[in-house]
Amino acid sequence: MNAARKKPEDKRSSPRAQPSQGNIPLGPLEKSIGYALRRAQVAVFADFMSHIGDAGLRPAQFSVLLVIRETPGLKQSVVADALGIQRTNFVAMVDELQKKGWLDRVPADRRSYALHLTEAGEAKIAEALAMHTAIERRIGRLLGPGGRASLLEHLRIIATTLADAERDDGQRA
Amino acid sequence: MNAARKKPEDKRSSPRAQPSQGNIPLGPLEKSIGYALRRAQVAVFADFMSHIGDAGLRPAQFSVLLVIRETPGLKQSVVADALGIQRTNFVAMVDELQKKGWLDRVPADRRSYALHLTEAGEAKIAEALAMHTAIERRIGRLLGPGGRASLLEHLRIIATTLADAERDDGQRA
DNA sequence: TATTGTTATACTCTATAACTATA
DNA sequence: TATAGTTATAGAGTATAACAATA
Repeated sequence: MNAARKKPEDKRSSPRAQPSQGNIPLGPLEKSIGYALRRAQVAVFADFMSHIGDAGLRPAQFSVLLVIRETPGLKQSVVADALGIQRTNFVAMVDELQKKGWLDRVPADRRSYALHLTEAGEAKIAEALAMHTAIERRIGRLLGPGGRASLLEHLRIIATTLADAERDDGQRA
Repeated sequence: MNAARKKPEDKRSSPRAQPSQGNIPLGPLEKSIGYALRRAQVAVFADFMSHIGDAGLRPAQFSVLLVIRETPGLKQSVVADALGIQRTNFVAMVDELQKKGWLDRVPADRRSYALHLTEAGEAKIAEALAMHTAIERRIGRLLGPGGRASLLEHLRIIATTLADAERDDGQRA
């Protein structure tokens, strides 16, 4: 996912890219929700990176700062759990955000930390959120007024229903 | 993405998981198309892995076999490009599928290969496709008749429009 | 005893640079 | 000169196991 990196190669000297390769049929993939979800998600994240990534802020980090901004003082494990990140992988993320000066670990008791944004973190997330809002509005224009709400609802249904099913499978096993 | 792996820990001895942690508000993330896309995509891939992953077939590999089944004899780089995979990363994928006996490299000229499914590959993809179809139908039931088609169209618009914008950015740079 | 944070580790996915052989 | 496949490498993301300190 690094659409922000330079693209030094931009030859495309010939008008058509490939010989005899108009559009390769993807078969059942073309009607697959899973595949369409992946392609759309990749595109949106690349778009995010090209607009916000220059600030050194990746999507996952953006989500962390937003949650802490919404509720300052949350414990590491609570933030990680809310975002579906394992606490073991969350350690390095907080380390990095702290090293960048956007976030502080404030001791809550002697084994846990309360997470708070620094002033720099508040400024950074405000700036990133403004660009994120612009991106979302652009998507809204693409899909039409009801389209965006409809899409959000469909995605919510899929995420919650399938995630619950996974959890049930785990319990049954 | 490894939902198929065992889940040995299933304690949940206490009725509620966390103290004072009902539902953490995610703020603007709750209305974010990008975040909703990610959560839905993760859920669908986990669902895929829990049903098809036991066969040792991951989503990306599934997509490769499907494309080759649809059009046997395609070159490596054409398949990779059609799926948005860089040809440099595609080499190991083909190696692995070939090692599993699902796919063959047939020399086309002296620098390129035509990809074909083996008999075992045909059987494997037929089996996986049946399960994939069942998964897709389940999503169809979740979203209602028009919902699934609407979702597919929205995802297609997002993927194509944003991907094109990225390409234009690259050209302008 | 259960929770919290942590380290170590490994595997997948993705990205770039550079190379060989061939068209 | 451009294309096809390849290798090497690096950075993210995500998964599990095991541990110390604390509640």
